[in-house]
Order: sequence, then C-alpha cells, then structure tokens
Amino acid sequence: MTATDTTFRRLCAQHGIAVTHQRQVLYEVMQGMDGHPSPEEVYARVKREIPAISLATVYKNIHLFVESGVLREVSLHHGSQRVEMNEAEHHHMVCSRCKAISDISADALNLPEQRRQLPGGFLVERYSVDVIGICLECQGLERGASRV
Amino acid sequence: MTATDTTFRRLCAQHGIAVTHQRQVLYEVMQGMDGHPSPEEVYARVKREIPAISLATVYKNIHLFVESGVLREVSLHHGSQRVEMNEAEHHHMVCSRCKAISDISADALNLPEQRRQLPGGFLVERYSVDVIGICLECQGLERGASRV
DNA sequence: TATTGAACGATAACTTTTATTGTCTATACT
DNA sequence: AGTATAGACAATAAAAGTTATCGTTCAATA
Repeated sequence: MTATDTTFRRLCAQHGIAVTHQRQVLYEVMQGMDGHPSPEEVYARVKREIPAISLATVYKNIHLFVESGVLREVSLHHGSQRVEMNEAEHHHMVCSRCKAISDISADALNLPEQRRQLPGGFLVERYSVDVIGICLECQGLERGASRV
Repeated sequence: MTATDTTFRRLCAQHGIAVTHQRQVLYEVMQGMDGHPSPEEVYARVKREIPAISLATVYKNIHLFVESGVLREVSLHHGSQRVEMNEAEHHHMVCSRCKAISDISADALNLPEQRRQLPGGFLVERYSVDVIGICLECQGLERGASRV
C-alpha cells in the first residue's frame, strides 16, 4: 500500500464515496499532472495505466471529485459563452450550488490598487473577481425542509 | 434614425466593422437584455425581430463584437472543463490574446480582507480572481515582426 | 448605379458532455 | 469466507454547444 493509496482511501472515507481501482488510478494520475488539464487530457493520460477505461468514467469521476470536494474546477461557469450586458465596472457573485451569476459593483468589493505588472512579465489589463459562495435562495433550501 | 441607431453606427465606424441590419438589431436586442445571456438566448430573442436570422449569424457577430471590444464576455475560459491541480491558495492570470491560464499565488495579489456577507445576503466562501492581461509571449509577438 | 468583397442563411460537421444499457465489482451482511 | 445487491464500469448513442462550408444576397465605395 503506497502513501497516495492511503491518502486516497482516507479521502474517499471522508467524503463517503466508494474506492474503486479506476478512481484510485484517476486520482493518482491527476495528482501528477500540472496546470489545468481538461477531461480529455486526463483521459489520454489515464488510458496509459488502464487502457480499457472509458471516457465516460473519467467524466463521471471528475464530477464526483468536484462535487465531493476532493478536486476543484478552474471556473464555475464554463458551460457556454455568456456576454456581459452590465456596462458599469463590476464583478460577479457565483453560487457554488446553483451556479447562478449575479453582478456586484466594483465599489462594494473595495479591491486594492491593481498591479500593472505581475510575475512572469504579465501585463495587467483588468481584474475580474468571482466571489464564490451560496446565494440566498440556496441558503433557504439548505435550512428549509428536505426536498422530496 | 433612432439614438441607438446612431450609437451603433458610430461604434461600427470606430471598430471598422460594416453596419448590417442583422448586426444593428442584434446589438439593440442585446442592449435590452439583462444578466448574462447565452448565444442561444440571444438567438431566441432576436428571432422575434428577424425570424429568418440564422444561429450562425448570431454566433459570428457575438464573436465579432467581443473581438472588436463592442461587447465583453463573462469568462475567458468557458471552453471545456478544467480542473485545478495546484493545491496552494492561488488565483489566475488569463491572457486575453491566447487564453492561456497561469497560476499566481494569493500573496502576490495582496487582496483585501474578504467580506463574509455581500449584497443580497450572498454568503461568501472564497474569492477567485482572474487577472486579465497579456502574457509575455503575446507581448513579444505584438512588438516583434508581423506574422506571415 | 455597378462592382466586389463581405455578410447572410442553411446546414453539415465537429467538440464537449451527458444519458442509456447491460455487465461487472466493491461493499455489506451472513 | 461466500453471497446478495447497490453502485460502478465500458460501450455507445444522443444531446448541447460551436464552428465550418457554400451558394446567395447585401453594404461600401468608386
């Protein structure tokens, strides 16, 4: 039993999900990847370990990992393109439960002075802040009676 | 000639794009929409004004508007899902030209104290900051010789 | 007003993601 | 340990979102 093996089993126990061979390999392979891999990239990489694995399994388990908090996704609103109709300077509040996006004025967030230059010589144009949290409606559902 | 009509013609002149009936109606319809409409939603709405319009036209012109700066998109990385492999607390630098995403530590941005509660009773879990700008490579391309 | 390159509509194709279905396996319970 | 069963798996079809192709029509400008 390796170290990551134990870690993964503990993670699964914590989040109440079953330990399977596919999930374990998936987790370990992803741990070894840098950057921000897409499901396809993960699939290509994990296929080297389990050639018979299905793309659907990769998708389902990435979802499961994200839902259960084992993993995080880069952006909560990557489904389809959305355009900005609010012309005022603003940022976004994104509900982590229902994914709803609402605007919040830049003032209400009082951000610090923006750097013009960042590590790696990155030239700053603007900041775009997503405040991740739970919207009022989803808070209500959480407190309220259980759904049928 | 209406007010928005004139506005739109000026915008097109500024950005060097042709004025067509479809683009004009598209622009006006979108101005009248709230929130963060998707291309499909825009299509449904604009179809009421121009029943014969094609979905492809909507997509092409939303792209054009975004590229030319007439319109902004909510998120620069909505293509496919991406998962986070960096476990440290960090944010992102997103190149507006090549869309590359790189990590930047939370310290390097020195964000203000996070509010726990925001307008509308939104309960904050965390902030996720995208710094939009131009990466070093794209700066080089810009300065350097013109491409073939 | 005639010319011409760009934009349009129709639709096929492509990419990404989800759903379905029959088989298999991990887990719980003897 | 042996078995029942809920859940996970692979294969694949289908849905959703987006882009490309191509013949026709229109806007810019001479």
